[in-house]
Amino acid sequence: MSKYSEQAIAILKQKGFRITRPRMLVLELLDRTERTLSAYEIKDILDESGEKVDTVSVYRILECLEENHLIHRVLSSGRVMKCHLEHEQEDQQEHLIISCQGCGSIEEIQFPEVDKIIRSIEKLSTYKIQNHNLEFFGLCRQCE
Amino acid sequence: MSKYSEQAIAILKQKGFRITRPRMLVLELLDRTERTLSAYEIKDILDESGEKVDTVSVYRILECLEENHLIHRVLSSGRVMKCHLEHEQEDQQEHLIISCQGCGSIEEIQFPEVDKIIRSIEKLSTYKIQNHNLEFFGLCRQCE
DNA sequence: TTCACTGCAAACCTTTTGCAATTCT
DNA sequence: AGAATTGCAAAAGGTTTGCAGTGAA
Repeated sequence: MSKYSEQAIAILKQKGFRITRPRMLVLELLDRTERTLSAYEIKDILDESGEKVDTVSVYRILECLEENHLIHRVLSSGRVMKCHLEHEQEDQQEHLIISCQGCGSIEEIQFPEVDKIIRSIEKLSTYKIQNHNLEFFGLCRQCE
Repeated sequence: MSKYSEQAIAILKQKGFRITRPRMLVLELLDRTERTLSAYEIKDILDESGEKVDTVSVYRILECLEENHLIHRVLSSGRVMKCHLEHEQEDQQEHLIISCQGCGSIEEIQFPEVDKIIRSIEKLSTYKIQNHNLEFFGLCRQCE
């Protein structure tokens, strides 16, 4: 099983995206980081490592990665983390992410019941549900 | 059954908060608005109605209302809407909110299964879940 | 009268836009 | 070469902080 960044690069390349230096730098950073990062954090970490990437580019790169399901984004904080591509690509198994409030790490779990839950909520509602954002926060083993 | 703003004022007063003009203005605006509002929108609407309230005060008032469970906040957008106090206060029945992507209105529904769902997620996870943010987006009857 | 609350000024952080320069392919 | 992508400048948007002044109780 190859590394996240390699898989992501392969996927982007196959979809016709260009493999640029900033994109590789961001992907490699995401690869070696086991917690969520904000756009600014990504910029700062890359800057400190001597590889300047503009903030705007970070935003645009994250947008691209998100559209291609290569990162998770916690909507309420805007922070992102790499997806586990094994789960993601063998497609579209519903899964949830749980963020650790201590260290910011994320755990992905398969949770196929989401569809069923949405449907039972819809029965109680007069609204037609089109979209959802389910966020869970807690503590990982280390931080507990 | 009395109006939202009156109930909210009674609750705040009883808890020792002062009933100031800006707080009343915000509560009355929330009362007559059936959709989510951002802090800025609240400020602008009040300004246009000739009742200037500073943006900072709006933020602080919303913070106070949120802490006292008088408003819902959609975390991913920061927008708020009055709570249905009948549900809220006969306390703490789990409920969910569904936002209309057309008009911004919100529907609150009672959904006691949330606890059960959290527990079943926790079983699949190595994390201890402490908190959650469940957001649903769709279309209301009018916008459908 | 007193303390909670507001308004103002200022700063900060996040995100977006337009355009020229760069660089993948 | 040509198109996609980046960097830069600038602005827009959202939120927070400190402090002096005001007003509810």
